[in-house]
Amino acid sequence: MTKTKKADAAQEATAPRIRARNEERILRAAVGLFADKSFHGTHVKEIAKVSGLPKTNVYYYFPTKESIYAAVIERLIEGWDRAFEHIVPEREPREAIAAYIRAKLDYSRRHATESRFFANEILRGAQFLDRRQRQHIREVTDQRAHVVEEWIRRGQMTPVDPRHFFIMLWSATQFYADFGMLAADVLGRRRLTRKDFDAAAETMTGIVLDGCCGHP
Amino acid sequence: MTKTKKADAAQEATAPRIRARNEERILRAAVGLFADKSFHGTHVKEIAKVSGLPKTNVYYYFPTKESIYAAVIERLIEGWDRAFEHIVPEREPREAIAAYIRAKLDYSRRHATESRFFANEILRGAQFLDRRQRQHIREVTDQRAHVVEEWIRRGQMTPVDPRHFFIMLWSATQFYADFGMLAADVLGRRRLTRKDFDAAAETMTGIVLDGCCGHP
DNA sequence: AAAAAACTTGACGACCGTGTCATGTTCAAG
DNA sequence: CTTGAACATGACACGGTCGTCAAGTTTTTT
Repeated sequence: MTKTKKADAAQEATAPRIRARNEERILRAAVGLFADKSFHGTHVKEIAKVSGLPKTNVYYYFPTKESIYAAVIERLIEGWDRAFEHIVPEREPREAIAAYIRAKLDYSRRHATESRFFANEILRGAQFLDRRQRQHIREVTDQRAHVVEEWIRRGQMTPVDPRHFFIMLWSATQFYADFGMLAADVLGRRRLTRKDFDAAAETMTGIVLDGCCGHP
Repeated sequence: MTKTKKADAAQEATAPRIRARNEERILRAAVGLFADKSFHGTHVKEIAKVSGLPKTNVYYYFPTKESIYAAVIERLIEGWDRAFEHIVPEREPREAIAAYIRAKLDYSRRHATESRFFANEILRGAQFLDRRQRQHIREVTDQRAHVVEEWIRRGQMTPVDPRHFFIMLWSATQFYADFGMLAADVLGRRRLTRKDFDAAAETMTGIVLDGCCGHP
């Protein structure tokens, strides 16, 4: 929480390749372990073992376990808004929303570990997210909410609260990554397959766009 | 993981009130701590402090930290299917589904801590859920899936995969408990209010029943 | 009222995880 | 080739946590 100076000089100087490579290894190992066992359940010794480096070497690059955790978060924030790029006023809402769902589910399937890590962090009350990062999330959401409002104004969409609407899409798409084990159980599979993700996308898109009960 | 014998005799004998009261205290304290800091982040010392008992006394009732965790889970499973009771073939799907959403959101609001604990456990791959508990969840879901299939057969509902449909409802309703902090951030609140939950229910019900984009 | 069972408690030991240190090795540059 | 910086590593100190123990106190039973 406090110490963050040490190899800073090296970090800012002409970034050496070895450092880049090793930091990458450490972070990659860490995200998986943190996702599986959370912060306290993960030991630096394990991070070292998984990344193939001796423990002391891990401490050479990162002053503390917390700093590793923080570094992982920093990377994840970047991925957060990628899928959001589909939500632009020029596109037809039906098509844009369908694309968004597909993109988000795809992300869940391919980056399940990162997704679980992130969920974990939010679940804990986002203790490691700093003010800047939280504000970033809020701003990006605001921006896309305006797009939905624009669609509604034009009569292309039924009036809905855009923020709750997004929450619904997030939660459903994340579920398959975060609670994949439960989803698999319920679907009677050992593990979720690509087909399951396709079925999920189809069901979700259908319901979100047209509802499930026809019209009275 | 292995030790589970000790005060068993007492447990099975004419259950004393003191035991009941103290176990209750311990479990209540534990669920909050586990939800906040997960298994490894929670120390028995804290459980003791929060429950107002000395640590040794906690060990008098529970042989190990893991056994406390397991006991908390056992209680939660019971609450899992409560809201599901709305999903019965006799009711109109529109009305039953709306009631289900309301019940589940209500549960999220009032038992946010338990919900977060449970989410946490699933996130970790449900390491502490035993075979029987997992099967129970699956069976209950199966049962309610049949109801949806019946509705579809009767033409009261658009054809959808019932399991993915339920997953969508679970995820959206749970989100407000599990990721409440993020939801509050996005909505620009400090904490989620009752009004936010009402708005969430309205948005969700509207979308799930009738979609968001009219009909082509 | 006496005995037994249930409960409560402070002190303690063994273990383990974080983070440090002093020393050795590889790399980049003059 | 030499020199200094970046990198790698084994051993260790320190602190804290799980779980135990033996000795007390209260409640229940006979």
